[in-house]
Amino acid sequence: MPELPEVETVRKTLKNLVLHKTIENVTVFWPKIIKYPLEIEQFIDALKGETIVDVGRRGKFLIIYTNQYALISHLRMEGRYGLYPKNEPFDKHTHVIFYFSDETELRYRDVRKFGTMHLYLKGVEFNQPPLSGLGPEPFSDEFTVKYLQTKLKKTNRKIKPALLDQKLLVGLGNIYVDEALFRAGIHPERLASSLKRKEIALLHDEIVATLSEAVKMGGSTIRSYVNSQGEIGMFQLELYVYGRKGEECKKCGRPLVKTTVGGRGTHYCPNCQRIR
DNA sequence: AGAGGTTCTCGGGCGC
DNA sequence: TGCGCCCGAGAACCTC
Repeated sequence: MPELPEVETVRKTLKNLVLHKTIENVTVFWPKIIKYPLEIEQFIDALKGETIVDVGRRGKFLIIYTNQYALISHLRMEGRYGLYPKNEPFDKHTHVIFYFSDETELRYRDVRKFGTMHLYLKGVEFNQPPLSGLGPEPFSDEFTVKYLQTKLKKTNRKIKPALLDQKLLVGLGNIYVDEALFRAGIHPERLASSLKRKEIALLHDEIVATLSEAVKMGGSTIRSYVNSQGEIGMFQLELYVYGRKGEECKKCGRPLVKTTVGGRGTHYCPNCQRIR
């Protein structure tokens, strides 16, 4: 579900909801979500009495900071957070509840149960999985044309799976990778190492522009995404190719196609994005 | 019925 | 042969 623009929107809305709240207790209904510490009791005990001091993001990971800890949360396909009054019933897809000292609680819901949480003492979180080894943020100075060129040159993968690799660059998922490739006029099955300097420069700029525009629109809602305040995104209205199979290309008018690349559904315009 | 916005693990292939 | 890296396939789970 969420790629960088959606996670960034969740970060902002979640921060508004939970900043300065103190966790009194935690219930975990589906223990497999908690990846670290290995013992669920340690996870729960550590958070008792902690106050939320910030909500950050690294790639597609949310980071909920308390006095002492960093809670790393990945929403995967369908994870979502919401603040509820204590007396409101919760459904079978609610897997973790953080009870606050006021009359509210933060609930983590995840229909597919793919999401993950890691809890570390603050300061070491970036040196541990799952944050260790991640590539640069697309909006950082580190993500330059030169960097992208160097990385793409030395891989044998197709460009789409290469860009989806969070070790190369964080934030792109199936929607935005298709969008960025279309906007740069690059076929998703091109070998990454075959891209010319000029194409890489354009691709770099379109990755940044696409993600940036999507953040401004609160992300894309395709079927289930909502932010922590239950609001949908608006960037789906701006999409060029994702989910538009058979519809007219907004640039050339020819029908868009959908194939599978690297095991992922892939949308593109056969006219605007040529193999070579 | 199979695909869906994600990423981890596993095993094969290849090079040193 | 052994090791390590790279890459693709499959798995984790539920809904429509």
